[in-house]
Amino acid sequence: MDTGKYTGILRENGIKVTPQRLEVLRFLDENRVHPTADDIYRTLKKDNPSLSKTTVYNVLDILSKYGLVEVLTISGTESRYDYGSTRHQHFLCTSCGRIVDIHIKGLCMDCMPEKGHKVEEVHGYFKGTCRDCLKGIGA
Amino acid sequence: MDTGKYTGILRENGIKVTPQRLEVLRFLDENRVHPTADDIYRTLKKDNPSLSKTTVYNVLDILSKYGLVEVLTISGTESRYDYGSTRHQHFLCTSCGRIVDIHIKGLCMDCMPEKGHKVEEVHGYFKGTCRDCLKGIGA
DNA sequence: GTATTACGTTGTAATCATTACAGATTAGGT
DNA sequence: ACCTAATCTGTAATGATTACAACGTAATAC
Repeated sequence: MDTGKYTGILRENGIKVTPQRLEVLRFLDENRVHPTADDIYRTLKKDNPSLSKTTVYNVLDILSKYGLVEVLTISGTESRYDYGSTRHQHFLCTSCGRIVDIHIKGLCMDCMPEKGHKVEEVHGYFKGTCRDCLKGIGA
Repeated sequence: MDTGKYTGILRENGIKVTPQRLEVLRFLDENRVHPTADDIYRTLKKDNPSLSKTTVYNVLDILSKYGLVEVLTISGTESRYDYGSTRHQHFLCTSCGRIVDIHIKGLCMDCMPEKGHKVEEVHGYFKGTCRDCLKGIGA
């Protein structure tokens, strides 16, 4: 497994490198399904039984502070985490619960008409029923 | 106090009229500050000490199901409620916690490029530091 | 090379918003 | 003025997240 990639990312941001941080970062990079903190915890705990959920929250917290992961609040009941911060939006299917990436133009840091506010994050959240659920394929 | 307005709104939507529903609806109409359920509860309890927080949640739930109020999940820690569903977006100041209305064009039900999904809600959430906090006026 | 110090991790115990539930009450039609 | 289903209330549970204190680790100073 190539942990070098993630070691470099952490170092470049001046974040101390630890196995837990590497694992969370790798997991998010390799599982682009907007997992919850608990999803991450349960999966990583398999290979590292001593992992604490508090650590997962701590790691997610620092990674998001440095912009390495994006926190999604689309579901309203729990936070979801997205690797990186490539500019894209999200669609939540209220039937199956999946979150789909949406690529929409015209929603950016500079598109806010009200002047004087300093914009640091932009989130476009769409909700409805996804293609698969409409066809009866989804959950 | 003109409860007639809100009675009409509820009746038009086939929602049974109760004092609690009228009060919540009126409060949201008259206080466009995106309050939390607890804000609503604490304020309305002053004039109606027997009000239950569960009722506030129930009322907000039915009002949002009928599109009479919009649920905002911008803060990530608690839901906030907005009267009506006039098409506008929201800016959360991470310094003072206020949510400011934003009027941006080009973010609508029909602007989603991915085809086949049925879009029922669109939320544009911006985060950063508001004008007042930048000037040192805010909290 | 060891002591010191700062930072990370862990596990448990709180917190806080929200939901579940059961019993009392009420709205709206008859 | 009933009757019945829907609503309201209060308390107890849930579930995500945070607080905190003890322990581990790694770098630095002596």
